[in-house]
Amino acid sequence: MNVIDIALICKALGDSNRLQIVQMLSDGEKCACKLLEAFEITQPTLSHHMKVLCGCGLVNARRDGKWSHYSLNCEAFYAFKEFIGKLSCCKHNGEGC
Amino acid sequence: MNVIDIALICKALGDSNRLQIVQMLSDGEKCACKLLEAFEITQPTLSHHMKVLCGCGLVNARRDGKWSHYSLNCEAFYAFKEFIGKLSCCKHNGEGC
DNA sequence: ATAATGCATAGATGTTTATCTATGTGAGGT
DNA sequence: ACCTCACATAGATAAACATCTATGCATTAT
Repeated sequence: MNVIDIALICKALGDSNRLQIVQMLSDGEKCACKLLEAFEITQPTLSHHMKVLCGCGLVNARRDGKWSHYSLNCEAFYAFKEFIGKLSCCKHNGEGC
Repeated sequence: MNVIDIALICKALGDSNRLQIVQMLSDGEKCACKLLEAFEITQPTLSHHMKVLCGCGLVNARRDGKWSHYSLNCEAFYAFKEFIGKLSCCKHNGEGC
């Protein structure tokens, strides 16, 4: 997972709707219809956002009959967390900041 | 720091140039001229990127004579890290994923 | 078979963004 | 005073983006 992949994930999270979707998925798999209820957007707009989230690898889609279920992709999610976690703002001054 | 603020930070990090700038700043304060050397972009473009990074609060600017020095803003940076850290992908299945 | 439901795709539109060239500004050096 | 250097700002442009309406396409229910 290189810098460009991580940047793609960040870009996907750079929309407050999508960030909140990820927050909801952090609580477990959700149906598209359930997600739609939580936002003041149309169904095609949600569909677009989910495509962006899946496109960067952060979210998995699972089709079950008429329903689409979305969940976080653990592998991508932890790679992202690890990248962010490795960054620091304190290396240059020893004090606790 | 609410969801919209975090989304702004994510959006700022959603460009691979800016993400790499933050990576460099993670190693300590850097002069604009030093950053410019590391990328194949013009000086105004770098200036724009720094404005975006400062605009979301993630980066501090310090003017010293002719030179501009940039560093990570610890407070914003840790708020961001904490937000991301609180997200999980495993709450729904007990197994280690 | 037909209708309804859940979602994706297509196409349109206005806004934002990344990048450039050209120019302004302020600080230091001669 | 004048020039140079480091950087910011202005303006232009092409690409990307968020959102909508309209429509298509499965799957389920009647």
